[in-house]
Amino acid sequence: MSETKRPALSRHTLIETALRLVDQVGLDGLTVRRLATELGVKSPALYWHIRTKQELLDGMADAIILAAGMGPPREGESWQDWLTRRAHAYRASLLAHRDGARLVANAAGLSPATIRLFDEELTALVGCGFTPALALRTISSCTSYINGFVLREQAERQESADDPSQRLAAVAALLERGMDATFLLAIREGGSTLGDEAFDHGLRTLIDGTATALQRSTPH
Amino acid sequence: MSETKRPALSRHTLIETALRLVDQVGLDGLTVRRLATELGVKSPALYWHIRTKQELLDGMADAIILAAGMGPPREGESWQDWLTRRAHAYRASLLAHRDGARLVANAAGLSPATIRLFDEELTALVGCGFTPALALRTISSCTSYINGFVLREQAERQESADDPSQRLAAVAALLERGMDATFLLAIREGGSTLGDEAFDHGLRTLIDGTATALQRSTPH
DNA sequence: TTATCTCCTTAGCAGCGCTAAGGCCATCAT
DNA sequence: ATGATGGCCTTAGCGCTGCTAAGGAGATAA
Repeated sequence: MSETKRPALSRHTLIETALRLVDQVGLDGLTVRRLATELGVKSPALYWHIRTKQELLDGMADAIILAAGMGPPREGESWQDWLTRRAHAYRASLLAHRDGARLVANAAGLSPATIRLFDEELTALVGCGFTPALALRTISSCTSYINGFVLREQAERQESADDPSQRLAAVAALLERGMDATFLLAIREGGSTLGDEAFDHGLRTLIDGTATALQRSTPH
Repeated sequence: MSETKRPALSRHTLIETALRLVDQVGLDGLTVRRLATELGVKSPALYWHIRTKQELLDGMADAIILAAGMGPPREGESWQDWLTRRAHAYRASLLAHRDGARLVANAAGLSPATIRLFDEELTALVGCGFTPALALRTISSCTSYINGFVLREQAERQESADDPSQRLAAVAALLERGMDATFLLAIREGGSTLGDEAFDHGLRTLIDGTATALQRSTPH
């Protein structure tokens, strides 16, 4: 009697709650039972709204991608600026949730809405002088890079949360062997392999290379 | 009596057998019990040689990376040729085992041997005129790209093994909506997002961009 | 012969994704 | 008003997982 009646669950509620939960417990700690408890319900209840746990994970991945708010370039925006902005938005969206990159990388398929957005982006690139094939490969390469980058970024983050001294220990082992350890030198020089600056460097490299490819495909 | 006595297990045997097993059953099908059966032993026996399953997975990932046979460039090899050869070897090594990219992406840390190789590569790049920081970021960007690429490649492969018509269905949905579907156009034009050609395109883009960055850092 | 160390076994715990069967409750046709 | 229907949840439990505790067989060393 004292309990106010819980509003009915929905696929959308499951996904949103799961995304909130994964920030607390991580992807490995996200179980169907745990999510059910969070929703004030027993675990089999969830299977009325989703068929399998994988379907839930796919939904979470799609929500992350959609939350990036990507899409075709703005008025008067060069393709370089647009690709950069798009990449930043996508990475931010992956970083917005713990294990976000793993979630997206392991997802099976994307929703029609996401695919449609993707197609609009290709069309926009073609409008900038890209051939359709070059547009596809450009977006595809950027996606591969971003996924790979954030994947390592988040893996390292969790790793150092477990044992903060581990990374330095590996470098120290190098030093003890008497090697010159260019690696250490590079880090001293300000070149971490993680974080915004490293990401931007790789992204800029990719875009510079794309400019070269674009010139090759349309000589004049 | 008729059973010849099995030679004792070892960490190395476990890893090698696990790599053979994962090709048959996939990463999700690789369980400690299954591996134990494959080795003619009961499952707790494995825990004499490894502490956790994760340690086994890390060992498998390290074996995959080491099998690529990377290392500093050959005599008279340009850094472009070397980076290309290195990337191909790495990708081939990931593709050599089912779920190889997932295995490497989820691995916690690398062995000292792998880190040492990595440092040698950095030193070689510095010998080519790179600053230590640029060398680190170049290798790092390439690694992110390759990991991300092969990850999608192998995910898609497994997905289409489950349901061969799924990919085309998504594209067909686009067409039914009456969109121009640049995506379809791009694929017709020969631009798949998977396979050797797509990989080489992205790699070349990355290397072209690196050449630009190298010029910027050493103007003359 | 006795003690020790290595490598494996048997037994079992807590937790996982998921299913079968049934109950409660609102809606709707009679 | 009553009986039927269907949506949404519960209880019970299956077969599996990674992993641990405790002990036993066999080689080696004292």
